[in-house]
Amino acid sequence: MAMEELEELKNSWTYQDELIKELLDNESPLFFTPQDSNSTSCPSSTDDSVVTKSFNISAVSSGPNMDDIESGLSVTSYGIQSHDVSHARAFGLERGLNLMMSKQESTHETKYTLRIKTCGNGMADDGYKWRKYGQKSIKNSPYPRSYYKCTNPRCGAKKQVERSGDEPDTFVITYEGLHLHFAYPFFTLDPTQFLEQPNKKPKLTISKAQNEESENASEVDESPKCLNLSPVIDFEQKLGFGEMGSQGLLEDMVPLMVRNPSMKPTSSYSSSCSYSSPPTSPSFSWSNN
DNA sequence: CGGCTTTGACCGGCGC
DNA sequence: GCGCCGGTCAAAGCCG
Repeated sequence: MAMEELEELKNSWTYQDELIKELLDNESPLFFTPQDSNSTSCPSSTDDSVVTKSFNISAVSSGPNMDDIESGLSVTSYGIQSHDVSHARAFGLERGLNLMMSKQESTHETKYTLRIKTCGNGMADDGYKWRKYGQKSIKNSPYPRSYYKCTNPRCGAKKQVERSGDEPDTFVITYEGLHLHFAYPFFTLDPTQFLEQPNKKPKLTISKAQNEESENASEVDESPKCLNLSPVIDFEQKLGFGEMGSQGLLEDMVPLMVRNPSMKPTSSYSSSCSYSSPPTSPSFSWSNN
């Protein structure tokens, strides 16, 4: 992809970019910063000298933030390697567009390769719940590669996790596909296009997905004080998604606690956050031999 | 018992 | 055509 196209993309999607910023910037009123959380940093980050930068709560709950990516990770797009955050963001937007409009350009794939040094006991997480579906030993590498899919039925995101051969304490995580449910609110497409979005998994029927949505909704109803949906609803209404209901939008990818700093992560993290990962995150569950 | 991981089989792409 | 390799599938086993 030519850089001019990137610039054009960045310029033409300023509104979506603003929304991305809302999600990624610590200043966003919708998200609280690690300082606000006061108890959620990586427990071993202070005694582990090799930590490049451990994921803070925003990374744990909504994916790595741009600071993390900028400081310790690289973004690769088929040969294009860049530490330019705005480019990474633009790639993300582009990826979302590619997913949403895959009928137009199905062959242009973009992958994101993150190199992350282990965080003490290996605990790290990108905030999504993944299901491992395979593991293969890789030629010329002493370490196997694990394959994960996002468990969200509306999301076809995948990732591969493997140890770096020359840096055993470094994990190489290759994300393939932006979390589609993450991208929903950012694109003002005709709502009928969502009915045709190609990435839904065939194993789950629509009714099942709707069941899950209603389960999520009941979760919200049962614990109203852990959630403040008004900004999200406002987003949807502004973007014209009001008639779509609340299905699968921002609340899918932002764990409930993120949107309410008053929550106590230790007491409600595992029980109320449908997209928090268990303590034994599959991403980094390998033993250290 | 349901959800998840493990792991060998299977399949397709690619190079020789 | 054949073999290698990476990605996916699915049955079996594990675990809470």
